[in-house]
Amino acid sequence: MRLATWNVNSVKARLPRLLEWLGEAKPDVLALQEVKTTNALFPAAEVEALGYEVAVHGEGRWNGVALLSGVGLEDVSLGFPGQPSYEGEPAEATLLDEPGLRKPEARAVGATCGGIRVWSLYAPNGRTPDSAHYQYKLAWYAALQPVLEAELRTDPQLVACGDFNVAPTDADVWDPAVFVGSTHVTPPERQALADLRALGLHDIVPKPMKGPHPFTYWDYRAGAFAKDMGMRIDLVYASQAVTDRVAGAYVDREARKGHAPSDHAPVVVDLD
DNA sequence: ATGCCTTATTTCATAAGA
Repeated sequence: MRLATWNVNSVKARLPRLLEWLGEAKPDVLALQEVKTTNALFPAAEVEALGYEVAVHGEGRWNGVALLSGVGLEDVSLGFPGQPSYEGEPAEATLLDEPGLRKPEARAVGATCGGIRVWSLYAPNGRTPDSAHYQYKLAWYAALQPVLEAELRTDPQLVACGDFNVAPTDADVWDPAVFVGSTHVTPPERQALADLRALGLHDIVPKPMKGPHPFTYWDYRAGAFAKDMGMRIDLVYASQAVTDRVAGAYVDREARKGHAPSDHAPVVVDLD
């Protein structure tokens, strides 16, 4: 069984690349992040034509996650209980549930696929450590933790994967000195990941296809990909039972090359 | 060995990404 996660940075802009990649890599389950479209406008028919069932939790302009599965798709959860809403500056009316209360953002979708409980996650960016967005990021992780803790009791086969927007260690950024004072590397963010691992989830570190670093993200700007100025922020956290089945894992950096790529590369995990 | 930002929408400007 092949499982993969990929932040596609707009599923509509990436549709030719996505369909091409599905045909080549042939994952059984693919978790997508930043689909950046609504459920209604998600290109479900194109994906279904390749033999996948689709669960989408989208919103209009930003965020949005999805699961594609060729091995069944059951008990779909759009979001999770207790997920926080961003509580920063006032939002425009379209983002509000009611005056002053923002809608929860579409950052999580879960489903049971081929006997594995799978979550496609897109953690908030956090922007800067002194911002309300950063507090929101930590609150989001704090709310996610008990949900996964509860599911692990009933679903020993569990994978939480996606764009975690945290580099677990200094080795997971191209130059730690550049990130001093920035999000993605702060102790509270790394503690949030450690709290997930304390539940019994294991970081399935993929092999890089080239070079020493299994980075999964490279900025579009300044030739960052060509210089391998990347970060490992797309993670696969697997329960012990799934970890015991891992036969291999790699970052498909080929998907970051060429015409109109996402700024993230897929992480692929093969299970016995 | 790779291409010097890209995406969506409230579009010819702005917000967001990390």
